[in-house]
Amino acid sequence: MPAHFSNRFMSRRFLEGFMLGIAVSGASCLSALHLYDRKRQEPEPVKKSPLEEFGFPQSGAEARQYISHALSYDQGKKTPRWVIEHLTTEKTIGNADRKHCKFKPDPNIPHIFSAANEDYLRSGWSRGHMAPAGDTKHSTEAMAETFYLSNIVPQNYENNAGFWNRFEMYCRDLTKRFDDVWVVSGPLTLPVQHEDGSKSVTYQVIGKDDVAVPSHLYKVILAKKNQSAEMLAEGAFIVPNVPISFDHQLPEYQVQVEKLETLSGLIFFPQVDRSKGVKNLCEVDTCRLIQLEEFMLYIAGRRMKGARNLQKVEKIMSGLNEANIKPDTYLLDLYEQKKKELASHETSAVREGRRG
DNA sequence: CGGCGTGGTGTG
DNA sequence: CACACCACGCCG
Repeated sequence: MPAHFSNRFMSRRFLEGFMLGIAVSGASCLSALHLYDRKRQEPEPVKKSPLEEFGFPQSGAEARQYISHALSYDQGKKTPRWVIEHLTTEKTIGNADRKHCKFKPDPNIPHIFSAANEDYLRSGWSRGHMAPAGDTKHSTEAMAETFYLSNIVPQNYENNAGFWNRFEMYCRDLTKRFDDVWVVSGPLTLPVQHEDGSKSVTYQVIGKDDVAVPSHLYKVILAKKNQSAEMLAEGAFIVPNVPISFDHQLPEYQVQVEKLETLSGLIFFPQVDRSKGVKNLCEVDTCRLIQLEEFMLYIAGRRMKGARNLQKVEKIMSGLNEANIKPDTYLLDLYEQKKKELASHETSAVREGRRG
């Protein structure tokens, strides 16, 4: 009898398998052996080569899922590499308030790979959302998640409050004309060409965690109409991370999706069949960002809603006047409404003997 | 909408 | 003591 046979035959595991086979099924010795064989297959020890004894490095490129967005995090740059969100009109409506939110490290990111608020503060760069907070008005939890630093990149202040802000407004506006809108956003660190023709990638890093400052930001928009014949429209945009004034418009920054894919190393919307007539977003829609005057009126409207005394209300109106901007009917409506509201508060405060 | 800051108050 | 929180202020 060969040694290996006797070892297997007399092993404790075999006897257990044998007895179990008899007891449970009352089956023959043959089926008991079969049962034993099936059990033996899985724990068969896999011998690891010295090369893989402690495993191979992991890319960290897996996607993380949140309530209203998903992202892939770049552990080296301490920023997201892409963030995707699905937009509808309903999601942009609600009472979630960014004033109750705080930027903080994403609890799901290992500490050593995470950025910190201190990295950004007084760095000269603002904390720019990729998935915008304004896209999650429907849920305070979803909005809180957009304030995780895993969704944030160092962004030029004026760019963030200006061009990028207008861009995000346009994305939200798209939901009025399309049934579904998907937006992928992220940072880029693009090469620059030197005078001698050579190219290199250099980027600033900020804070003790060396958070990478992107040279550009991108967005890829996919918009779908469901009416009768389904219609898909797509647009890709690369925006330099510098101040961009109001006389610049979105089409200036449009690029072929393939171009952005080459630069970013990503494939966007891989399930979309582009040979099946996907439209150019800027040909089937406006790609028009709001102008300075509209922007100022919008800001005035937001401030008007939040005003807590008549002095603030008047200051908003005089500010517009100084800028030579005539209030539209919407703002005038808000103005009258606010004056009434504050007047009644004032009288009730006096009546109750309070003062303010 | 997008950011930046302050001071006062409550908690372990 | 540090901190979280909030109410409030500023800007584009």
